[in-house]
Amino acid sequence: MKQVLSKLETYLRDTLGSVPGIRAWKEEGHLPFFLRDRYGFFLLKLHGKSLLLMVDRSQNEDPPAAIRKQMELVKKGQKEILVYVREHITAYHRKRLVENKIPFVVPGSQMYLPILGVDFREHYPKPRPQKGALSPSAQAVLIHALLQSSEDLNPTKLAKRLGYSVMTMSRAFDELEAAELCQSSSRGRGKDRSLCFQIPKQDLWTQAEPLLRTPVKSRFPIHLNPGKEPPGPKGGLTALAHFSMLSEPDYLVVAGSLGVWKSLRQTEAFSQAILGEEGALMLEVWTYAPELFARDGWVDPLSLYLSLRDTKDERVQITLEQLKKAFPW
DNA sequence: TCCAGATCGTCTCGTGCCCC
DNA sequence: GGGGCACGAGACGATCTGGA
Repeated sequence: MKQVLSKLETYLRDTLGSVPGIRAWKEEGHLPFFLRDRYGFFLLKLHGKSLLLMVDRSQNEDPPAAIRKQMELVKKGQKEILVYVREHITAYHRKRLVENKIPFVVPGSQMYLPILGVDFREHYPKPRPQKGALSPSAQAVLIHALLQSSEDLNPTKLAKRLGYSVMTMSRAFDELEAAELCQSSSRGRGKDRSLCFQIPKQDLWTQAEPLLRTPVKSRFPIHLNPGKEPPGPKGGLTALAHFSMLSEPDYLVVAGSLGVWKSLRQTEAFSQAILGEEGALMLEVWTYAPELFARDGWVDPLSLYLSLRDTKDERVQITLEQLKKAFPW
């Protein structure tokens, strides 16, 4: 909190000239506990007006509609102008705060105080992603490194190889670095960035596994029209049976990317089915293209494991443990 | 050595899709 | 309808490259 206030003072001094001291607001006792817990309250005189600063302590950014409601609760009976203060605000939330005419300050970069006629919208740095579940593109980069190549990779090469834009690869690198799964090096800012996985693949997998998600976005039982080939490699229980001694399911499971699913819908190349009907297959729509890592018409074992990891069936869980032991490292 | 164009990564915003 | 997520487009800045 001290750090934010000091940054705020410096920012106001640099942008508006003189700034008297910021002092604690002593009347917060009547506020609900959740507001006192979440915010620090401070008074500030600026251009002859009294401002009441609500300094957001939370790691999580509330939607602007929620902030407006919280400000309404604080505002009851106060004559000061309420100003929302937060160290980082995403572009999306900033836009909506302005649309909602909510005065706010992001110390060091942003200020919107319409009542004082102040509207500084400057460049502001995007906070580095927090350590959390990886996005599909970051997961695809990691799986590429685990299965195909972990040599130094740069965003442009990987974008071509995996079918993403360079910018998406740049973001994926940020995520993998934030998750401490790799290091990226660059000569100077942003130039010639390359990603390097320095730990053995088995350790990398162990470290990454909690951050990985199922690639399956949704599943649809379908009948393909006559003459149509399955639109992707075999996955799900069909692939698990192929990689193990598990008996095959009654239906074929096929994995395809979102693009494949869209093109199937556009060309009306299928009809809805009920599992168990003759010729019905289960189409899994994946968040990344399964064919990127597929071999001989089967999805890769890592993605397969992730796609079935949450299955309750005990036989499947036992087989997945066996599959894990056969991973290629 | 200088400089202009090329290359590459980042920043910010917009869009489409989905969920609640 | 509001909000979140994933990703692309365009603009921009830093650095590289090669010719004068």
